[in-house]
Amino acid sequence: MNQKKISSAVIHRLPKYYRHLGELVDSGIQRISSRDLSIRMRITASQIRHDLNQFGGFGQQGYGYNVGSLYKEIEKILGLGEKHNMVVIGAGNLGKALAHYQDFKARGFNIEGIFDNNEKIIGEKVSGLTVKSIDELPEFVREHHIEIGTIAIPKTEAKKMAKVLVDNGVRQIWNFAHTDLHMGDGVVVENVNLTESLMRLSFMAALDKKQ
Amino acid sequence: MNQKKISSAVIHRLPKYYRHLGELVDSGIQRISSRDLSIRMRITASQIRHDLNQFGGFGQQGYGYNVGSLYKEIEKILGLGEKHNMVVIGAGNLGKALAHYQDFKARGFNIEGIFDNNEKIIGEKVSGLTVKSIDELPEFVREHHIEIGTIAIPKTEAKKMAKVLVDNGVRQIWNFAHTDLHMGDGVVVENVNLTESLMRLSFMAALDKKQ
DNA sequence: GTCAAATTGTCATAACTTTAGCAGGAGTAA
DNA sequence: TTACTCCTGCTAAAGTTATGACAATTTGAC
Repeated sequence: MNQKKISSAVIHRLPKYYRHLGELVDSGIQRISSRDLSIRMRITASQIRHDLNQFGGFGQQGYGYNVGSLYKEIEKILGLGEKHNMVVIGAGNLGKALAHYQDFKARGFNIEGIFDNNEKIIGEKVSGLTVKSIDELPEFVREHHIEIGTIAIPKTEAKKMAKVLVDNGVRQIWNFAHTDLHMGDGVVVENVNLTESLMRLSFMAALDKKQ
Repeated sequence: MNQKKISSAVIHRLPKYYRHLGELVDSGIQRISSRDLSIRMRITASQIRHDLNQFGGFGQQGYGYNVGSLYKEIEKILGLGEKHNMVVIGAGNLGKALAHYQDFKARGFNIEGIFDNNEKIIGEKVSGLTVKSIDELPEFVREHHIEIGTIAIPKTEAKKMAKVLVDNGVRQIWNFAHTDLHMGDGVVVENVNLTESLMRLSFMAALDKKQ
């Protein structure tokens, strides 16, 4: 347990490092200094070195960082080395949009099933998947080794469905419902609230106008 | 300019205060103390008092906060008092899902138009709107007093379209493309990157397993 | 092979954010 | 009216995160 605590600020930056390094890999660049990366990412070089050091000394004095191997290291750190099976709960517009998203698959996140409780939607095809009844969810989750449950339903049902997922072994909840889910220990939750995001934008604009 | 700088941590919590107060209003509760709200929101009472105080002394000693008036105050602070016109750039799955979202309208965010550059999609109906060609965007933005531009297209086109929006007077960009947009002064940007969100979830799960 | 330039990892410090504590005003009950 | 409790706004302390500085090491030019 020599794992330091990783701050949420660092957790937010990690995928950004990964994204920028991926772009560098794609453009054939093989080495980069914290300074050059800092210009690219618009954060300080000091912060980059500090952040990366929490996971290991990936750089070399006088040289910088090897883009390819740093990319691979961050991939490992983010848990992207293996495939992850997901389900989507809710086949409304958002659920369908998520199921269609090709980017997730490219990163190893496979959507294995999509579920809804609306009789009218059950049976529809969404991006190669057939919308299944919520009744089938518990068995499906266990049999398909689902790791991630995506909640794309109204908040009234969200807590209940999250519980069903967790009771059947899911340990990662990606929550789009307008309520903060707090599951027990050993379950991680990432809340995405689009309305709140839009309000933040509105607030920043209101603040900006004043100044 | 007696406006203090508002930290991004507070900006993140503001919509949550608004959401919880809305729920309290709906359930007919008329007063609440920072302590009771803290239990509900799972943050400290001290933080709530500290946060709210940056905008004004809304509470009353010995009484607490009046739910209805605090709700209204935060509504004003968030800039939700007036209607805001939006456009959505990109009528793919995500763009369509955003256009369908009823929640935004309920908060005063009206989607006035949706645009795409794909001939096959132009002319389709999405939630009462007809998908228009990107060519019509500049004029549309100016004529409909669009305040918010939503970017729901691949990153290759994102920067260009954001520029078109800003050149035509849009001052708020809600960006779903996988690139951080940095527009000039006077333009506020809220980046929403779903792939990064999913990676954070994956990372937290990987960390959780280790400990 | 030598030496200047480049660049990391780490430590100290500065900046920022959260939490705790409390004076004092307001509510409440008798 | 009084006495007691509640609860805010404020300030200070603690905790956290970001930045700056530099010794140590490697690179790369000549």
